[in-house]
Amino acid sequence: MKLIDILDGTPLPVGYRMAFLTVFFREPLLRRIEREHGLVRPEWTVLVCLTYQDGLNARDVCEITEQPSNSVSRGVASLLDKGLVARRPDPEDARRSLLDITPDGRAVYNAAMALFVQAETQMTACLSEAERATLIGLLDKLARDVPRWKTMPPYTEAPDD
Amino acid sequence: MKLIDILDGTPLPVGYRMAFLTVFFREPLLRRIEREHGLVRPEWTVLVCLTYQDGLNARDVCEITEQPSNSVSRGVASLLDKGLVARRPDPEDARRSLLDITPDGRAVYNAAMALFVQAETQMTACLSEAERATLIGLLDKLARDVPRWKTMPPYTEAPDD
DNA sequence: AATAACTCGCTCCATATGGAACTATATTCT
DNA sequence: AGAATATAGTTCCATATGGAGCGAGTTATT
Repeated sequence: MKLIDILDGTPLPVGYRMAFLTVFFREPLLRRIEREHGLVRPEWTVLVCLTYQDGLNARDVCEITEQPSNSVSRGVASLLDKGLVARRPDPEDARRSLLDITPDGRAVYNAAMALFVQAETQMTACLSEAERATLIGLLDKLARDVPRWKTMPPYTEAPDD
Repeated sequence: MKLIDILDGTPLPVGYRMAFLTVFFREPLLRRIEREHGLVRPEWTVLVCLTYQDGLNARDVCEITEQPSNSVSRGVASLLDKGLVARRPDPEDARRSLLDITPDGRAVYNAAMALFVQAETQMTACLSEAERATLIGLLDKLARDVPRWKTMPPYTEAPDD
């Protein structure tokens, strides 16, 4: 018996299936990227943000990813150490540092991201083009609605027991 | 700027959205369940399996969930400690122990699962009934196909650098 | 039946992660 | 201006997690 069998009768038809897929999609690749590129998760997180937009500071990365500041700090520190990002002072605020991805950083990002893209192609190979588009549309609808439910029960209610 | 903005231009339209949703759906609830019921993740994993089928042994739980045996061992140990599961020897093999969920265990499982169900209702509230059904169908198709790609590139390829 | 090979489940250890406190800088208030 | 408050980013510490290896028990081989 496998997890997939439990999915059949689950009271969480959407949540369980998404969690199941996410775990099997992401974890093995993050481990491989760590093995082959020496990038651990917090580093990957920072690289993703800086690839999207250069010149962010650590706080920005925290807010974008909702990661604790110590994780981001560690990620930035090791990326600096490896020369995958560069740091410069923020002229407007001496507490902050602006981060830029370096060419080496981009190269590593591209190599790692290529694995994810290949994996996504594999994962969605069982869908038709139309089905894939439908899926993306529905997931996007759900994702954009996250801010609504993030501050509603059961995420906020905390009975005092 | 938030993570959701990055989703727009991502080269992983399915994977990123699913990971994003999974993280915001699951993590806060697992933390709340830990706070309110004292159940940590490995314990929850074991309870889910035993609720699905009683009388499993620790190895079964490992195989179902693809968790390492030490995590399951820890989960079982603390559940036993709390009286949420019971252990009896397997008459056919003295190395194994059969695990059963206790009434207390069921009660805790039900209370925690109710939170997840409530959360899933919230999460899918932005979809019509038809959309929800379509989404479940597509996710199910993907989930059942996991065994195919789990042993294909990029999950198996390991260039020797 | 004796030995080898295997399996169950546990403990040990190294690493990953989040919370809290801390330092340095900025901002606000009087 | 000076004091109080807030923020950026780091370090410290406690806990969570996975890998490796171990001891007890089982199966296979001769």
